[in-house]
Amino acid sequence: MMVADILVELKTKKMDQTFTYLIPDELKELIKVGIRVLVPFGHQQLEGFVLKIYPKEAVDYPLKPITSLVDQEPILNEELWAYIAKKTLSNLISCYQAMLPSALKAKQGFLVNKKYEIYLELNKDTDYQPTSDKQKAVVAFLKAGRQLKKSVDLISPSAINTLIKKGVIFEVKEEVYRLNDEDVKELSSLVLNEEQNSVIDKVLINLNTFSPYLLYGVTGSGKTEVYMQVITRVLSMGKEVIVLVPEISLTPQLVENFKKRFGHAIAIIHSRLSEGEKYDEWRKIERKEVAIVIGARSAIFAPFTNLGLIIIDEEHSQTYKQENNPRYNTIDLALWRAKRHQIPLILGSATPSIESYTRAKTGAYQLLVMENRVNRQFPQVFLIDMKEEIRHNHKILSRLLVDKINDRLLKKEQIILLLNRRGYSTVITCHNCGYTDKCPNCDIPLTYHKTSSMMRCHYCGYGSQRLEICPSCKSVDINEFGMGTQRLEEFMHQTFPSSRLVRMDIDTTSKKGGHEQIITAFRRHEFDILIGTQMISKGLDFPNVTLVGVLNGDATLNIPDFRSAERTFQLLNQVAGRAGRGDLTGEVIIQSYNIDHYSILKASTHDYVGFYQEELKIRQMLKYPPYYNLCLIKMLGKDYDEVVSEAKKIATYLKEELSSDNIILGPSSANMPRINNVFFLQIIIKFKKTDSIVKALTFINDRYRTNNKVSIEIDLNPVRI
DNA sequence: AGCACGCCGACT
DNA sequence: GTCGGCGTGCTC
Repeated sequence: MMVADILVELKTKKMDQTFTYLIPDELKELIKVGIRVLVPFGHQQLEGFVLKIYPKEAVDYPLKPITSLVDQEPILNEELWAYIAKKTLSNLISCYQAMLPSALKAKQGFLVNKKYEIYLELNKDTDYQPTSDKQKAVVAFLKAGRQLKKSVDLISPSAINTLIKKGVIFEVKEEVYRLNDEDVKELSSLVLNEEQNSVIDKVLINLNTFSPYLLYGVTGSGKTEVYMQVITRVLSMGKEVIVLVPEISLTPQLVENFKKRFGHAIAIIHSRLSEGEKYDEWRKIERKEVAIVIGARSAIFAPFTNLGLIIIDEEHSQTYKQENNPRYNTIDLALWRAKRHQIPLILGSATPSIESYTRAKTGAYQLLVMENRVNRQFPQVFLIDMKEEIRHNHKILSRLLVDKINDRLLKKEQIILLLNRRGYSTVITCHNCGYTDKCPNCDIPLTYHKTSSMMRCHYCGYGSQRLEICPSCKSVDINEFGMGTQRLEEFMHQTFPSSRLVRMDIDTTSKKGGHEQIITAFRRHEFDILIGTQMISKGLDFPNVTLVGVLNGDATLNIPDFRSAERTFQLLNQVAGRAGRGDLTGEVIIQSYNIDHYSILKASTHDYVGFYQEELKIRQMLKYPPYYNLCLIKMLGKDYDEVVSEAKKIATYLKEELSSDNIILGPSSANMPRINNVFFLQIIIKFKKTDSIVKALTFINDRYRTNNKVSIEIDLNPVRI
């Protein structure tokens, strides 16, 4: 007799254990590790996941038998979910669920997701003579050997039903997919430059070994073409490819290019697909009907069995980190799968994350460099000191930017204006000189807390009085200054009354297809000026745009996060890459209160390596990644005092348990100290060795699993604090 | 998550 | 004397 360990689908944190069930004789041959089953659990029938099969002798307590199977074949063939659980300290069930498209997750216990088309076929063993014209038509049609869908409404269902009843024809059900791409394969014969060829060659020699690469290629250096060349080779070996992009709706061009090159061998997975569509794309992968998957984060779970290559484009993007449980980092998982399949992983970016570039420098990744733009020049970048402009009463647009806008409007060329969301509303900035109050310990902007009227550091808890006079310029004009895109749009209308403006931000794109509509309209030159937030900076090609203005180049520096300089550099670099992608050369104007900051200076000279070196010094000085790892522990509960006292207990425990080379900060109030009457506190740990930390964290995790007043969330290596 | 078991207040 | 409040704990 055999038994099986089953991971039961219970939606509670408290459960993270398996239960053992008897395998009944009739299921003996069908049960496999990795399939889902139905089991009796208490008074209910629940879905579970088979983890292990072994002889009954090992168990000495009474067992219930497995009720039935949900799948015929294993649904997840890799133990990646166990790795996720280990890496993120989350429970097994949530990890295993994270890997499935939600349509496959346990609902009422049955699957309703396949879509069928019903075809009619002729039964050759009958000699029934059709009685009506309609019936005759149907039979004749089928006798001619043509395919007939039941859903065609030219034929009345009653005629068909009669024929079925008489046994003349029968129904054949066939699974169909909701999304079906027309084959747009079109082989382009592109001539590659030397850099591209050299990069491709380096990857091609290692197709059968675990080999992670960081492809650092400036914007416009032709990374997509490199990807496609390598993919072509991998496909020719009969292997499969996963391509990850930050957010598919922001990279329509990459998707288009892939469709053109590879036709319909591609499955595309993204968040805007319906559940049914996602399920179908998943099925295409399972059934080996596609060999390439393009998708956001979760596409790393694509159930390929003969994987040959993984590509992560824009590897520095924050979207690769899942922000709720399990808080996995897609790059970690990609490394795991690449290692398991002994294949290359290409991480591509024009602005690699500090961590990734460090790994490339230290040899963990092989560094591939593409420094030249294909057929074009870098745009010229002008840095404008807004402190100076304000003295001339130009608060929003600098004089140079106004001139250039007028010039482009005359020439019928297009303009993009980027307005970073001005600071966090709670960050206090001097209106006059741009000074922001920072924590002396963490170099992070202090956050204003209205309730206590205090400035606080969210990392270490440092507090000080709200500034009344700017220590830098003695101005009293210190405020939660903010100008949104909406106000800018108004201002632009007044200043350039004859120009056609369009605004793109969360408000204007939330409507159905708003995003694509605005982009298409702008590309067709229905508008002269596009005003938008960060979302316009990503992967869009507008040949006629020759001027990009960044209104608050330093705004993202004020976000209280140690990565704010890195983000600022990435954003500005990306934006600068927007100008002059066509035949016309572009110009970029960056306005800032803070033109001396290295992230802005280095972005203006397109100097990634220079930025990297500056940033690295600061990371080392202040003990941030890559020198130290970070862990964020959030404690939350409805009873504030309770949360505070538990948070203190946790901090004390950590200080006692961990050696002194670990730095424990807090508890301090979280970025959002209260959401929906739930209070949040946080502790940050800076550490070097993961093992002892994981041990302590696991202990805390287990302990609070049963505490229903205070719960904790652990984020190892958070991307945002 | 359900659902039982269990030990304290207001009711036919 | 009971009915029922939801706190605690178990489910192979």
